[in-house]
Amino acid sequence: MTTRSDPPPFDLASFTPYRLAVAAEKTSEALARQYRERFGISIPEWRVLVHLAQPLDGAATISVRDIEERVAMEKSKVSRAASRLEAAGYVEKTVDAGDRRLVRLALTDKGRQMMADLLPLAMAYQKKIEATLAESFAGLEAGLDAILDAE
Amino acid sequence: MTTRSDPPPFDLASFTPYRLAVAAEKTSEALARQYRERFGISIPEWRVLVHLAQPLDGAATISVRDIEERVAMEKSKVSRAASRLEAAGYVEKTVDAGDRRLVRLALTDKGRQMMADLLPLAMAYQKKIEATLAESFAGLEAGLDAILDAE
DNA sequence: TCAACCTCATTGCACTTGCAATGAGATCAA
DNA sequence: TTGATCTCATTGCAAGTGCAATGAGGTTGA
Repeated sequence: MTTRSDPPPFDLASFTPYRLAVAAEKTSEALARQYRERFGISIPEWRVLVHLAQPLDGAATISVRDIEERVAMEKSKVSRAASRLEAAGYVEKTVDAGDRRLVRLALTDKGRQMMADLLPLAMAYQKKIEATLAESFAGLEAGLDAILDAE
Repeated sequence: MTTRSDPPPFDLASFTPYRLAVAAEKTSEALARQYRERFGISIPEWRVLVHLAQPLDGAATISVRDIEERVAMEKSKVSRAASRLEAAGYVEKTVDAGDRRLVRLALTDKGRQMMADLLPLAMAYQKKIEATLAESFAGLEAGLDAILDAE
């Protein structure tokens, strides 16, 4: 019999936030290592690059602010990633002529070339995940949709 | 017609590693904020505490090494989390008498009390996630199992 | 016995991060 | 116009991180 305040039983391995965190790390790690070793790119930098390679809206105008709201990343994280990419010659920053608070980001030729090399790796990796998960992939997608769309 | 090496089209928002990362962050954030504000505890510290509160193997012998292999966390991250917890009075470190390389970690009374307060919050949060996801929860679980068990 | 080789935990270092503060630029109402 | 108030991006700072190196302790085989 327990007289003291014993913590209730709890299994971290079946706690959804933990499971998601481990799954995220596991799936990111393999790919992240590849583009770190081959291109010297980190995950925050990769996220910025992907958005610059895909100007969804017609215009090539992509500001730090745009990226911040599309990617789940802090303003300062985006800013610093962009600076590192500029230093590495993958990205060019220019002040927006219309609104001089905005910094427009764009891939350089070097950056575009790198993404042309890099994205196929990512696409192949996605295919590999889908193949590995097989029938359970659809269920994962539905669950992730539910989490990401919540609120 | 494209003569230059244009990057292929790629949608980050449907890239599984990215989706997992955002979902993990989203589900962790709300709970993490609670125990940061109320108990001054970070996620690495929380993971260590959970393991100390649940000595699966009969003995209360839990070393840094044990935690490292059970939680997806670096050796040094565990070590520093344990040191912070010791400084905060939640955990006690003692050198193992049998193998003096090992550091045995154990909750103090204060630590046990805090976990008794904290774990019900986590359990309620898990229930809330399950309720929010409803039918899609089972699919998410199956997908996460497939990822976590792979290799 | 003892030298070579493991294992465990910590720490030094350079780097990244989150947060708040800053400063420059836009906007808007009086 | 101009002063108050936004918005955008950067930066200072303290704290956390990954990695490699360290040192203490254990193990093994000749």
